[in-house]
Amino acid sequence: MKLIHQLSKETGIPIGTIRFYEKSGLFKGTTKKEVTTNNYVYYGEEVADKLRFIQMAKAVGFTLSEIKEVVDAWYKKEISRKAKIEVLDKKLAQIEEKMKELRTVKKQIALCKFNIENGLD
Amino acid sequence: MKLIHQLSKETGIPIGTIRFYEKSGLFKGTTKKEVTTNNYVYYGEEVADKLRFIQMAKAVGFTLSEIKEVVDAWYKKEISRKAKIEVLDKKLAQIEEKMKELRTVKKQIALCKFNIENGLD
DNA sequence: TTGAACTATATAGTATACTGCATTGTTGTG
DNA sequence: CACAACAATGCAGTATACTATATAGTTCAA
Repeated sequence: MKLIHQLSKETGIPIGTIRFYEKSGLFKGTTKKEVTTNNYVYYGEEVADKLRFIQMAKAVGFTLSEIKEVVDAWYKKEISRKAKIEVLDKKLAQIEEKMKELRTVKKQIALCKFNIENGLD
Repeated sequence: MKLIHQLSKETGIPIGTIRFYEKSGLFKGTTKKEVTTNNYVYYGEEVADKLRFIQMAKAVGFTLSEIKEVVDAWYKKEISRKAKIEVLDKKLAQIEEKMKELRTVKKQIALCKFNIENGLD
């Protein structure tokens, strides 16, 4: 269990951003009830994992609210198994779509490069 | 050559967004100098192509300024061949990175789904 | 020739995702 | 025990990417 500064160093995500994500409901740290002198929040390794997941999902164009849907399906007890599977299947389909788009964009750029290299532009 | 309303219908991109993209320098329509009664702007098929490219690039997490770099390498005469290739190679590397991230995110979600289906959550 | 459907320009407002700052309190090292 | 380095809270500010509104002019079919 680590404090926010340590978590930030480990993941490369600024402290402000981590707090913003936490306030957005993407994860929750824990306070140690035996400590009464402060209200410092501790984060486990699963939070670091979640942050890395968030970073990657963002990099491929998912919004925070889309990411939150997945994270909720990941661990929220209030959501039914059926609803969770539904969300995850939807995300998997979106990922396939993104892979297709990524291949198309790649082809387009490769063609553009080919044209420039061969003076066809 | 079509007007903005037609272009919007064909691509599914709102007129306001098309104007915003044009102002951002992502493409340029043409005015017919023989027409003096108005200053309507016409768009060729290559603009529709560019819009479709923009949509896909956005969907996989590229920002408008990143997309603009590619679009400029695509057709700007002021940019040297060498600089263009450099930009395109950088983008191709970014695309590989995104593909890797997409596969990781997919694996993570598939594992999450497996756990839920098998009651391991 | 009137009215619906377009066109352009300009400006303001919104949503998302941060980012910075000020304040106040806590902890640990020399 | 001072003081740097950390922690929490709250709120203001910024960047990006739209989105809406207002105004004014143009086109075209009935």
